[in-house]
Order: sequence, then C-alpha cells, then structure tokens
Amino acid sequence: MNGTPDPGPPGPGSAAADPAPTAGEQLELVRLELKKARSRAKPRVSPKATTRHLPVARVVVNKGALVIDQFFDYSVPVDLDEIAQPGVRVRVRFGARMVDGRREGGGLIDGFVVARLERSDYPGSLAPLSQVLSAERVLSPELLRLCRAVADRYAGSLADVLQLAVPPKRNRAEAEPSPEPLPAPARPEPGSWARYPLGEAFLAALGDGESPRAVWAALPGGGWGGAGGADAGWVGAGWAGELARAVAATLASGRGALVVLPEGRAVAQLDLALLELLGAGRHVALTAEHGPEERYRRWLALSRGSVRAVVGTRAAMFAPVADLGLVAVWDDGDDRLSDLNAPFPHARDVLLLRAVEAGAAVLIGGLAVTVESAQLLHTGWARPLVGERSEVRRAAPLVRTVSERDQANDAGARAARLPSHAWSVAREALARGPVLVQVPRRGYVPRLACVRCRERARCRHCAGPLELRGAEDALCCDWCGRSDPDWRCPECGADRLRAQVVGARRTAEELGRAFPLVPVRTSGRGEVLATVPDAPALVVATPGAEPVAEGGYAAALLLDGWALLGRPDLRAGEDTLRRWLNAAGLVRSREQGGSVVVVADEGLRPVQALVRWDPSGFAGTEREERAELHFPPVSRMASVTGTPASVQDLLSLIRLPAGADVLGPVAVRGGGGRADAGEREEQERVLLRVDPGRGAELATALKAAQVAQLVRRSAEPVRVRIDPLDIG
DNA sequence: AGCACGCCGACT
DNA sequence: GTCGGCGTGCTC
Repeated sequence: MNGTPDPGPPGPGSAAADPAPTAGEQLELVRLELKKARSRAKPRVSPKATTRHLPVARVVVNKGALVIDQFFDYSVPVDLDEIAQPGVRVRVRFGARMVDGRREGGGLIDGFVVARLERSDYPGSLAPLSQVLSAERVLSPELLRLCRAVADRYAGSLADVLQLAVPPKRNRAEAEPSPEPLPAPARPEPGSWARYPLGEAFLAALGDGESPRAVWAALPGGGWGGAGGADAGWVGAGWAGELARAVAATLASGRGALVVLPEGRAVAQLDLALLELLGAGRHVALTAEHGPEERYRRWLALSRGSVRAVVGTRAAMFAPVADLGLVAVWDDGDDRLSDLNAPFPHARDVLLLRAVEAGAAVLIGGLAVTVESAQLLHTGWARPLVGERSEVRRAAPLVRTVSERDQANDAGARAARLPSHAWSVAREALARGPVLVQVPRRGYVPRLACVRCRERARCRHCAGPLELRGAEDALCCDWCGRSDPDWRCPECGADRLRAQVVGARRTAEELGRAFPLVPVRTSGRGEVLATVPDAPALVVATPGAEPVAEGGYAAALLLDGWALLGRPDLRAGEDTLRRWLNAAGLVRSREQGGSVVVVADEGLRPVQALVRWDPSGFAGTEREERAELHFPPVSRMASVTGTPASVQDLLSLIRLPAGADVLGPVAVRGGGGRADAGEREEQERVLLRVDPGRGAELATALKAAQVAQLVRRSAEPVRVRIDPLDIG
C-alpha cells in the first residue's frame, strides 16, 4: 500500500526480518510456519523483478461472474516482458488476500492481456503475471471491442462472451505455421446474380470496396452458379453460388468476408461453391464437425491473416477476420443462429454490430425474409435485393393449397392419410422424380384443439389449456393438473382432439404401404440426410432436415401446417412460412413441372404468401403489425425467468428505462435452463418491453439489477434473455 | 462466483 | 465457555 507503481511481493527471505511476534500473534505465527513448511516442500520459483518498460499488464480474467466483470492489473516480471503482449493468454493468481504483507491463497485462473500500461490506477500492490501461455495474440483489440459490445447488448459479462469468441488453445495447431496468404482473387462474374435487377450492381459495389447493405430475398433454384454462369441444368442452391460470389467480390477488393449459416449442411454447400469459384486456400469453413484442433487451426489462419474469408455455423460469428469488408447471414430466421450459451447472442445481430464497427457491407439473405430484416428495410438502413415477379414465377414451383377438411375419398389416399389432392400430386410426381414430404417434428405439439371446429381445448375447472402428459398421453390441464379423459368440445360436441404428431417414421411406414413400389427415406432428428439421388422416392423429413435432391424434387407435400401454425408463439406464422419456403425451394421450378401441395387453410397469411411466393410482402406486413402491437423487433424485449420470489426481487431492484412495460409475470414450465434433476420449482417469467432505441438502456438496467441481486444474495439468481425467441 | 472474516444460538 | 450459522466484502 504505497504510491510506488510496483512494490512487488517481498522476497522469500523477508519473513526472517519480521519483528518478534507479540502474544496475540502466536496463532498467526503458527500458521505462517505451516505455510513456510509447505512452500519449502514444494519449491517455488522466486519472484522475478518487474520489467521497467510498461510494467503493468491489464488482464481480463476468464471468470463468468457478472459481478467481477472488470479488468485487473498485474505487474509484468522481466522474463515475461517480451511475450506478455496485448492479446496473449495468461494465467494469474486471483482471489488472494493480503496476510502480513504477503498474498495468501487464491488460485491460478486463465485470462488475456488486454493492454500494457505505464502505471496502474489500482491503489494496492500488484500481483505478478504467473504465466504467459504463448506468444499468440488471440484477442485482438477489435475482437475485444466486439466482445465488450456483445456483452453489453445482451446484459452479459465480457468473460462469458470471450468464452464463445476465443476457442480453447490447442498446442499442436498453435505450433504450426499458417499458410502464406494468397493474393486477392480476380472479381467474379455475376453468375446467377443476374437474376436480380440489382444483383450485378451489388456485386460490383463489393468489388469496388464499397459497403452496400442488403436484405436479400433469395430466389429458389438457379443452379449451383458454377463457373459456367447462371444455368448448368437445374438445380437447387443458386443461393450458395450467389453467396460465394459476394465473398469473392469482397476478397477481390482486398477485404475479408464472413458468412454465418444455420447448420453444417448449408455451410458445406457454400464451402463447395467457394472451392469451385476460388480454389483452395482462400477461405476456411468453421463448423463443429471438424473437431477442436482443426477448428483452432483454421481459426488461427484467420487470426494470423493468412486466410481472409470464413463460412461457418453460429460460433463463426466471432471469427477474427482481418479488415472485414462483408458480413453475411443465410436464413436468419433459423433459431440455430442463436447461441445456446449465456448471454445467447444471435449471429445476425452480432454481425450487424461488426458491420457497423468495421464499416463493412451486409448481406442478410434467405428464401424467407425475417421481420428483423423487414425492420432494417423499413428504417432504410438496408436495401432490398429481390427478383422481379416474372423471375419469381419462373423460379418457384407451383403451389396449391388443400383444405385440412378435404377428406380422402379413395383407399390409397386414406391409407397414406393424405388428402386426395395431395395423394394424386404425389402419385403423378413420383413418375418423374423424388417427392418430399414435410411432416411435423415430434415434440412440436401445438395447443390442443377440437378436431372439427378448432376451438381450443380448455380445462372445465379452471379454463387452463389442456395438454397431453405422460407416456399414455393422458389429457391434463396445464394449470391445475386435473385430468379430463372425457373431454368434449363445448362448441360443437366433437370428442376428438388433434394433437398427436405422427412421427416421421410412422408416416414413412404408412406412405410406404400406400406406394409399395417406391422407396421411402426419412430424414430427421437422429439421422439427417444431406442429399438424395434424382430418382423416384418418397423423402419424409421434418422441417430443417430436408435433404437436397440432386435434380430437384418433382413435388413436395407440406403436411405440417396445423402443427407449425398452431404453436402458441408470436413467430409461428413467420416461422412456418420460412420452413415451407425452405422445403419448397428444393422443388423444381414450375416450368420444370415442380409443384407443392400445402395442407392448410388458404385464407391464412403465411399460406397466401407461400402460394404467391412473396416472402418480402409477408415480412413487411408482419412488421407493421408488430409495430402496432409494440412487439419486437420494433420494440425491444427481454425476458426474466426464475422463481416467483426472485423475479419479484429483480423487479424491485431494476431501474427501468422511461416508458418500459412489465408484462406478466406468468407461470412457465420448468425444464428451460439447467437440468436440475431435483425438485422442479415453480418458475415465472416477466417480459420487459421498451421503445425502439432503448434496448441498450434496458440491457444496462438488467445487468445492474442482476449484479445487485448477486451481490446481495437477496434471492436465487434469475435468468435474463435479451431478444427472447419464444414469446407467446 | 469463491472465499474468508465476523458476529449471534445450541452443545460438550 | 466453544462450534458453526451464513451476512458482508474483496479479489489486481
């Protein structure tokens, strides 16, 4: 405790110089003797002198706790002076306490050096850095800034975000040199970007080093966009070629590019398109499938600047791309783009933060357009990149609706449990190629409703929603728990509910019996097929698991509308349309005889949008509606979940921004966060809503309240989620 | 978050 | 008179 920048810890010999202990210090002396005996037994390296040049290392410790979300200063021993550069991984002693002028206790924890300083503003004495793990500067100033911004936006701690952003060290990969960087490639030809009136201009702007920002309603089909150009026969993923060209154009301008996609199969498609366009060595793919070491090797190639483009799944949103010129997200409505770890950042939003920070171009694309994208268009921050109606009509399959009440009137259709129109479309299409059948995912059970009039099934005692519970699917109230085996619809008297999701496997069996000569394949949870051959087959898949058919599907049957649309979720309509478009986008164009049958009420907006293939119009309307209702993404929301008492406690501590709404609390089902096998306590959730532009204030307030709660230990900690995905 | 210090009840 | 409850505060 003095003014010198670095008193440093006393050397081992200094204990001998201690004054004789008074009687009151006897106990302390015994403890000290024990300590000394222990340190003699395990000899320690004697503390080195502190370096004179920039003797202070500011460190971020890798501990998640919200309450210690701050930097700590350490002194730099001379022998670590060279290597302890900003960005390196270090180990430091943390949590020690001063006893008799010495540090006692505390453990070694990991961290990163964020800066070297002339002096510290910490009034106490500094502990020395214990260890520098390597000279690799993994946490660049830009990455640190990004992590800080993400932590702030999501009311999380820097350490939490660092854990997502910087992969664990792998010695072997780090010891290897990264390849020499290749020179920037030539500008690509526009390829299938020619399908969009503004496509070539967008590509040219990227090539010129400009930073256009676009919301891209991708056209289905369009070929792989290989070297030949717009059309090499059919098939499928024109979007992959288009994304690849955007990346190539950005590289051609001498800048880096980053693309995040929802799942590994989409990454593989883009990876392939890039290989075809640019050859090897100009990009890397980052997905979980490569394993930690290879992943780290690729991450280092980016970090060291030897590769300038990356495509990957959500964790790639933090990839250290140098001189970022383009960020792109594909299918940004897919919830897999939201990280599963605190503070749950979403790839789209992280990439937008990066684009703003770096002045980079933005490309948010998908067959569907999200409401979030529509909001970017509405404010004029991004421009639409869409095909003309004539092009849409050419590229999309023919979509027909069939009512759910359309009874099958022939035996084959009944056996397959298909409406007769769907049955005849399938039978006809199977002569020409594979047919995709999209079925609901198990566990995607919507609220129960009367099979005839669709009135919600409610408890006769408390009017709570009925649900199916247990292995025997007993009908129970979700609120009071009473069972009601003899339910009858109070409106029409029907005694049947629709709810049971017939699993993909059983649907496949039934279809197999109905079409005995055709092979049936399934793709869903458990086993996901990437592709199917261009041959007659029934392909039964759950949403998101549809394989790509090499020649395009001859037809698709979308049988899951009631389940998708029936979900008690604000995003049900948007999400349903997105899943339908993604399935329908795998079908041949109308010109090539491709058709889609969707089993749903044709009056519903998502159904109409699919029939007209109008994702942009749908998103725009949806956005307006949300704006009127003060729903996200126009207003911003956060959810707070925990025991009733802890939620109440947090509400009492929080200083909400002006005009904030508190919605709830409402009871929520447990099972959400952690897997506490023990007692499942009642959980409640409140939604906090603020006006547009007040999201940052809300995040700050939430973080402060959470810190106060943690420090006071006034209640069990709550779980906070900014931009929650599931808001009923 | 850990971890230790510190000030009030039931026991040898 | 002690052992131990967890309230409070700190960690470079």
